[in-house]
Amino acid sequence: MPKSKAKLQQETRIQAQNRAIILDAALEVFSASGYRGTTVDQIAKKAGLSKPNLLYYFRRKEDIYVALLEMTLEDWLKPLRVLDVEGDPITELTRYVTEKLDMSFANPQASRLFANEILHGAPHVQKFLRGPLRLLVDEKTKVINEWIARGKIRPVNPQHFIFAIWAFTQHYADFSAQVAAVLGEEPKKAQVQKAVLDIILGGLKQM
Amino acid sequence: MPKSKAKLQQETRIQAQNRAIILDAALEVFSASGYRGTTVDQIAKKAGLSKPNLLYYFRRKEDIYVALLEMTLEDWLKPLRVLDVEGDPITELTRYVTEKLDMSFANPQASRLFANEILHGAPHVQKFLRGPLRLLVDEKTKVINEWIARGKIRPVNPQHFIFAIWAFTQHYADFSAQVAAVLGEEPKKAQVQKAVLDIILGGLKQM
DNA sequence: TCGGCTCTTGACCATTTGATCAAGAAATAA
DNA sequence: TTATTTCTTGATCAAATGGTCAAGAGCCGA
Repeated sequence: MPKSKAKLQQETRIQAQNRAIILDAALEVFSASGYRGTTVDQIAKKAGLSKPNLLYYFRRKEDIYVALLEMTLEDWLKPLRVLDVEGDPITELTRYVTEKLDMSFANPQASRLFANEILHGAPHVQKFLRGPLRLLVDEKTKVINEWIARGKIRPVNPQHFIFAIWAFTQHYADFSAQVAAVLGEEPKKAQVQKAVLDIILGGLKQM
Repeated sequence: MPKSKAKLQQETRIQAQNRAIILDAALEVFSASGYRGTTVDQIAKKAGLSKPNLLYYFRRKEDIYVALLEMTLEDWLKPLRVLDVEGDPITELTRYVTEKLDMSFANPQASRLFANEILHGAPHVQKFLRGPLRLLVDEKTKVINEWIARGKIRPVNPQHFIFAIWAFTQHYADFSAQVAAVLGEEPKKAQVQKAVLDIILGGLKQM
């Protein structure tokens, strides 16, 4: 029997540090140039490592990309998860929209990375979309329908209402080049927040 | 003096036909894979031409991409142009939203091409965004403000309201992979149209 | 301090890819 | 028909790019 050392290799200090540096650099480049538009050299340079050294930590370019995507997916679900049927709809949805918008402003690169992946047919995240995401949306669809049944908000199609929130809030990250060009300046978060909440929640009040 | 033939070369029948074939093929590939993800060979193969032959019609890969973008921009402005201050706001906006949504369903590839360009910082369309698009938005901002002043709709931020329309309607083309995964099936246009109009225009009615 | 493991890198490789060119085939105008 | 222009392509190129490798440098526990 071979001496099964089973080293289960726990991560070294240097490894943890360099992997973090690489992921940081890679997010910047991937989100700006897309997967195919990004070269390993660019990431290595931005990370301050040689290319072979970078490939010592992530054996393939795709591994970096997938690692980044997976980190993003986790955060993606979080704010929607806490939508509570027993809470006040406007309060609950205000919190959700505000959080999504905060994410767009705080980390537009992650939003663009994800957007780019979906735009190209979501080859790496099909499982996520058809699994956890769909389940969560189904669940929250029921929450919204319950609010409607209780007469707390005007009837809307819950799934498409969720799409509206996603589309509108992420617009400020994904299409920021267009937003800035049309407005003539970088939008101010407080102002955007007010406008977005007003537009998206304005139609929910019972008449 | 040189015999200045000044041939001003008008387009041949074969040229017109092949350029059209190339642009068709290129839209398909560029919208699916992005600029960097697309190879000239892929376009040539899809167009049924040899690579050197393709490059006889468009000397550089980038020329094809730019030609496609420019064709798209034209169509982009059209539906917004006709928003008429003298018309009924709900009627006018219903028409606009419906037309945008129709475009998303009829030609999602063009929408994705444009989305991809913006997502990557709009390197080729800065002039368009800061020029004609911004001017048009400014103009239509005034239209919406006038409707508000006349008490015909509830006050909303007009610029961000326009962003909401763009984001929401284009969502069904740009993020169709996500929409289909979450719904579990391809969405039906009529149903989407109803939901989108209801959600986006629902908040405009005066209380 | 020593031995083994981790980390780093210059050199290198195979493939992909945008683009060119010369020469022949096809269309077109005279 | 013939001369000229337009169209087509196999062969080829240089650069870019993802990835490998062997050898050396550095770190760390015993």
